[in-house]
Amino acid sequence: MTTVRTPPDWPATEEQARAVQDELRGRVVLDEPGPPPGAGRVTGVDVAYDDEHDVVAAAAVVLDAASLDVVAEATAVGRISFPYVPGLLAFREIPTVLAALDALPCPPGLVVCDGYGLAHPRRFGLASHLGVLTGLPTIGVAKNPFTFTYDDPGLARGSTAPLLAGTEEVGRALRTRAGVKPVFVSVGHRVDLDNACAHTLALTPEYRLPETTRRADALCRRALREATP
DNA sequence: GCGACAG
DNA sequence: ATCTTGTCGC
Repeated sequence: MTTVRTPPDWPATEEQARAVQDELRGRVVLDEPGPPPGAGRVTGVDVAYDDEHDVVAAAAVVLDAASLDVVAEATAVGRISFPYVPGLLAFREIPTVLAALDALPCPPGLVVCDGYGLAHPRRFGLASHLGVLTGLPTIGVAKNPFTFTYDDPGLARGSTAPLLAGTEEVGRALRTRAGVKPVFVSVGHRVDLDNACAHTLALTPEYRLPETTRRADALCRRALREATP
């Protein structure tokens, strides 16, 4: 486990944070298909908080994309670097997530984030931000539709419906388990939407949420427990 | 102006 | 995100 400090140039206000998003947004790559599902490695990242002690813990868990076996994992702990503000989640999570990714003993391959990428008020959510900062292919898989709208997809696993910001498709509601609430998939960096959905399906053989985020969620909670007095 | 709002 | 017991089901 590694410890992190908030970077000295980290935005201190919401206005500064939005300006950073507006500047970095132009560096997102949307015209690559991304790695094929079921091959290579897939990494889940997630974060847990203890606002009481101002502590944040992040985890990165690398899975073999074919077997979904854990290949490597790393954690990082730090101070909370930004309050939770809808639309600015990345500034709360990224420093610690970057530290966890850096601590991995192997390349992460595709990174699956717990939240959104393109589906964001300024089209630059957590997954997009992490992708631009690392250069890695990233996608976002969220549990809630945020401010977006969608029609319920068919009940069968694999059914999808557009996730809409007005008439613009910013992601997809994807049914990963028959009859269970869908997850909300959006593109981060260097992956297209069809492929992002295909990866999400490959990562959900049994549960609604991807194995990557399930593993990372369990690990960051454990890291937080062990780091908190 | 008011409410809603990824995690 | 987090606060939180038991409970129903495989």
